[in-house]
Amino acid sequence: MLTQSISAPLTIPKVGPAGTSVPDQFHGITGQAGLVATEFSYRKDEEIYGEDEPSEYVYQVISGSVRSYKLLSDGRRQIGAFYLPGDVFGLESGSVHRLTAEAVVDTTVRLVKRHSLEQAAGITVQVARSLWTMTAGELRHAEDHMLLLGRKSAMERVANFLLEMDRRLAATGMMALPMCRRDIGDYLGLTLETVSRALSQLHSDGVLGFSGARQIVLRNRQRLRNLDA
Amino acid sequence: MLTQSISAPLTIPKVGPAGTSVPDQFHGITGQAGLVATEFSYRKDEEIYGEDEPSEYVYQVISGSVRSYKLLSDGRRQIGAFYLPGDVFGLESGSVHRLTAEAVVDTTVRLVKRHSLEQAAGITVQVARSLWTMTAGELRHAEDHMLLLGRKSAMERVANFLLEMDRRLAATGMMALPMCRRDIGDYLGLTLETVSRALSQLHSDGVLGFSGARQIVLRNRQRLRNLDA
DNA sequence: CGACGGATTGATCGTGCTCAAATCATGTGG
DNA sequence: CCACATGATTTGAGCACGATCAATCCGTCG
Repeated sequence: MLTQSISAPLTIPKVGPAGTSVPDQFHGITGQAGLVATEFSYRKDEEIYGEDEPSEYVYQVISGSVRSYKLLSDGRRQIGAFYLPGDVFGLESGSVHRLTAEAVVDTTVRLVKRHSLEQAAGITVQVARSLWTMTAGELRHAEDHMLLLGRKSAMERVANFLLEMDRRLAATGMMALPMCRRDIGDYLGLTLETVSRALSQLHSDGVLGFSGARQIVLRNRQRLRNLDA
Repeated sequence: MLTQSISAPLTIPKVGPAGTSVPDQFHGITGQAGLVATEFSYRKDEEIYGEDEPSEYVYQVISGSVRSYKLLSDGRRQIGAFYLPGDVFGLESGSVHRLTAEAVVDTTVRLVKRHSLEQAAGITVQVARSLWTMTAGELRHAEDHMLLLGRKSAMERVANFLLEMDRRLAATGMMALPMCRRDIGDYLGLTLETVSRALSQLHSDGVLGFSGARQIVLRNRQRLRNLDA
């Protein structure tokens, strides 16, 4: 559902994809070249784009959150990243999307035509640099995540996840996770039961507190850091 | 050991990092702007650059091969990629290397100053585009590898590895792997014993033949593809 | 030929998965 | 406002895959 069509100057939270502190990436682009940005909303679980679909737009999360994943033919799923408010996603150097993106909860995004970005990159060096820097930020996250998936234990993965989310969406001590246990498991390469057991143990160890399964308070970040290899 | 210092036009194999078929990336850069390329050689297991070191050069493998990895404090290692002749590595958008690179065997590389590339990118749009495209190619490989590490079985991982190496270094049916079983394990998130057992099973199933542990002939690529989810 | 590092193979162990049931949270309609 | 339905989460029991520990085996290079 289309809601607006503006090119207003953007002032958006400042955390990059995966917590990369690239100071407001979208602004570095759209603000730059007076590009037309549009807002669009997706309902929970709605697909934003599919794997191998032509990449037509670049997106920024305004509210809600997005999961980006690959599927095997038998349904096994690997989530590559979660995108939270302020994060840019869907940027491709090639012509198609290499993962599927879905709204985790009801989500509003800002989007610009990919073609207009590339055009701007042909003119302004800063835009070209921004595109590269954003892709490099995603690569950094992927490299860290390969280490997690290939070599870390279940508890180390969950501790790492909590610290990542704490860094990226901690409002006032309280963390409101938008995603379910299955999403977390598919992000960490674990089953939802293993995620749940790890969280339960951290709870009984006093490392974190719950108020509802997705409202989490970290009570001992240092212990969590020690648990994350 | 420094061996030459030239800026000769490069004509090098055409497979990108991780098999991305970006038609000779280094040439698209050095050939472009008349940059000075230097050759350098490393002995087996010699470090080329370390994690968190300032990124001063961009490299292309001429002969040999390179592993790029992250370490945990207790020695667990995750290899993110192997670089084979023709592949470009060590390109960073930020100021430091995020993984360590080592020669797997005696290896010769061509290198150019990172700074001179960035300078060229400020002038030529094609160079800027090349830098982005190369980083995006690495990202694609990392995304595929996250799926492998997070969700595939040991046999699926090994089958995938064999097909990747077949694609990237198959001369005439015979594949000469430069790396040991431990390196393969650290790339696939497995132990060296599990890799060895999977290869032995593929051998007794007639999917592949050995002539020495690292000389492998694929006898049934289709079966291998079926084994790779 | 001998020595050494790499690879294979075997036996056992343990982490995380699977299958299953109980509990909790959330929203809906009476 | 409460009863219920539904989906998410937790918890339990048993199992399996891949890890670990250990003993050969093999190939390569002196």
